[in-house]
Amino acid sequence: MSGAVVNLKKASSVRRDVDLSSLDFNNCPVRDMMQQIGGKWSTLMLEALSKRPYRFGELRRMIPDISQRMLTQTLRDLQRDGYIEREVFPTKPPSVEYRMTDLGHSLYGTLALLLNWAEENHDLVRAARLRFDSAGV
Amino acid sequence: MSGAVVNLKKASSVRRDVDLSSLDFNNCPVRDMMQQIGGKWSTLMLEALSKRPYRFGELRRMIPDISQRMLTQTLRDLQRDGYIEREVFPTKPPSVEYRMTDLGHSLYGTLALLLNWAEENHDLVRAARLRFDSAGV
DNA sequence: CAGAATCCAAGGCGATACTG
DNA sequence: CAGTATCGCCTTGGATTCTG
Repeated sequence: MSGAVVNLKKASSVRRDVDLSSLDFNNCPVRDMMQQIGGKWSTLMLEALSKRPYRFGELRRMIPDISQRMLTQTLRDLQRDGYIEREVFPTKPPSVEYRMTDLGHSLYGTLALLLNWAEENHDLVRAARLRFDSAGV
Repeated sequence: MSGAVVNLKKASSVRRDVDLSSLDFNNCPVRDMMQQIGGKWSTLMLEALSKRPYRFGELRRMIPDISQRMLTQTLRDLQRDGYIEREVFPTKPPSVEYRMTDLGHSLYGTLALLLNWAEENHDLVRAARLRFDSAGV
């Protein structure tokens, strides 16, 4: 995927179909990230943690609809990719704090632009859907 | 999701937990878009069609790994949201061309920034994963 | 050529119960 | 408090076959 732009440009100039099969789709950086970010709760977590660190329970209360299973898993995945980090305080009972890393803030800086776009253009998208669905009758 | 920023800011200033449950997560503009864009083939389609229009068969040949079922479905979904439009030429046999709309170009302008981020930071993410996975032993 | 229909496998996600 | 373990549903996506 990462080289698709270049390949497509070349192809259109020589007016011939492109072979994107040379790209390793399974190791595609773009899909690699998008599939993670596209998860049901990922952006919400990133949005929250971009403001300040939160503890597990705080996040849980902030987002009542999330199951604790998905909260744990989403946090793990984001931590694995280096977007957030986990700090355990050996209190009794223990408390755990999640905070966004520099890499996470870097990502969110760009991601936020897309989120803003979604909010600003939501009406246009909804309108397009209504048109499409009613025309489909 | 759309009001999370504001709510979180308020909450941190008054130092109290936020109730995000008032937000309609099922009608969240951000998730609405991200779930679509996060699909396995969506960004690839948008990237291709951001260059120039393509016909169904051209896209099919450009991306050999995609099943025709998913090609159809991805194009339908993108069309439904108003990002691309479909034009049928009544030739024999018929041919169908897909082209990006203004809304689609608008989206892709912002989305491309995120895709670039993914490519530029892929190594950092991969490194983070290796660290996480090896530490997990 | 550009699909529609059907069937099937894998994974995402939720609900519940249990633990250090 | 902050998880883990299990189960099961539902959605996503792939393979195959059929059509205008």
